Amino acid sequence: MAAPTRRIPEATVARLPVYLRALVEESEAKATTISSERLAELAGVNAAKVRKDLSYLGSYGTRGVGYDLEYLIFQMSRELGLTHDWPVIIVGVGNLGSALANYGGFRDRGFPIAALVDADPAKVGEVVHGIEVRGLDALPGVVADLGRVIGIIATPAHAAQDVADQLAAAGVTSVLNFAPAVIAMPEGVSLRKVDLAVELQILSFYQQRRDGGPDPNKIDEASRRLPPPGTEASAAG
Amino acid sequence: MAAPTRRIPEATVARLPVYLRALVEESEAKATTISSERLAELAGVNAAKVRKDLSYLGSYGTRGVGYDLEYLIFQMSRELGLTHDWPVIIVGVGNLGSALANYGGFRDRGFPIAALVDADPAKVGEVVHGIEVRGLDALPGVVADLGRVIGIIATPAHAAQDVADQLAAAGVTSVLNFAPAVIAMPEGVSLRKVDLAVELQILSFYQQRRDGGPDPNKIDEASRRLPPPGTEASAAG
DNA sequence: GGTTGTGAACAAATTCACAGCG
DNA sequence: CGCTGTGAATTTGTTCACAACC
Repeated sequence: MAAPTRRIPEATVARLPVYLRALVEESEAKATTISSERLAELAGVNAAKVRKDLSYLGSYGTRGVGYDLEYLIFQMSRELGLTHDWPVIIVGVGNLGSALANYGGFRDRGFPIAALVDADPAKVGEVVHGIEVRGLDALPGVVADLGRVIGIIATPAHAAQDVADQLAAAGVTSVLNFAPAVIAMPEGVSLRKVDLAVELQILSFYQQRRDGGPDPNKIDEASRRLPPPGTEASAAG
Repeated sequence: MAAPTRRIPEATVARLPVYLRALVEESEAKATTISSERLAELAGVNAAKVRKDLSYLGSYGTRGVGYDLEYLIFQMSRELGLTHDWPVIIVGVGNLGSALANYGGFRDRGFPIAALVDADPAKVGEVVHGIEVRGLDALPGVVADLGRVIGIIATPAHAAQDVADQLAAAGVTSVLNFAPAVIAMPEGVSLRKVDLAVELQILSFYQQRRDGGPDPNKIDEASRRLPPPGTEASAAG
């Protein structure tokens, strides 16, 4: 019946958008074909990985020549579901939310901001990026109007799970979470997260390693102040 | 001589900040110990992974009891290099850059915005988030003043590599790139990237899969319009 | 009894290396 | 001859399952 849906590894899926961007750039630079080696260079990976990744999409290359740029761009866009725009709803119009609303990078890549929602009555009615902020209760109606959308959570951490639940209830099945909180979603909803502070903390780890690692002197000093596990711990009570 | 520096897997390092956040929350909720099971729940992973990850830091738990919260928080902070603040320099004070500057989440987690830099002379002198924007040429001096810093690239894609080079030249060895571009850095510089549009494109892929995958009809239709590889391709000349 | 810490089994992802084809 | 496509080898990451220990 249906074609035997190829199973594309997650790691590969995460790289496809990067390849696509590189392909489009190369195409704008008037090239018509591209080798795995060149694409690897543009995408910051190695050529074997490029070939393996592209092979999951199908055999779209030509041995001895490379990949036809236009053709590969089209196939990849189709595979990624980028042949049409995806409206985006941003929930939480604080610092980060309004910044994201104003950030042009979304619309440019086919993700127009279609609605802004905030729980704070004081924010409802405000106009950000030319869009009037609506209350949380408007979610179901907005989603019904727009159809397939992507929800962005840009609230404070404590509100994130509640917003996530409401997005799910309204029928949103793709969510990007910027709140610094782990949230749960029902089966069938894709969830990705971007945690800005976490990225900095990861950098901190490696920076510190280069600086000589955690200072061992501090271990001893600290062990004297903090109860190592197994020692009597609770004091208040 | 030096302690046999444990090698902590990358995947584990990326989860440590999430654990740490959960631990701090639990600690604020007045708990004194935590089990791997509970931590797993808060961090959105499974308990075996938590135990394996924590074991790379050392044997800080107590069998039959769990982990002492304060002690684990301290050890983890130390390992991550979070026992002191890391000043952050944001390069590129456009939409995204100024949003990041205003986003409180950085300072709160120990990453105060210490300087703003922009190549555009029109922006230099502007005050954003209480900080005066300086020219790109101020980088070396600023870095020298601040010592170990984290550089954030929030420029348009076309400027990203040049900015990266200037950060490296100024001695910055930890960089977070928000520009939608792949950039190269010399050995010894940690680079992480956050590409907002890429995240949306990944969500688009999975959404489309749920909607039934790429429409096979479109393949045929398209194949007639676009030259499959191997066919005569160049037309203009 | 309860929970950690960890070898061993398993799974995913990456890289190698070369046959196959244009 | 050049470059893709892909099995096989390797490395990295995850999960299992249980001995060790409090």
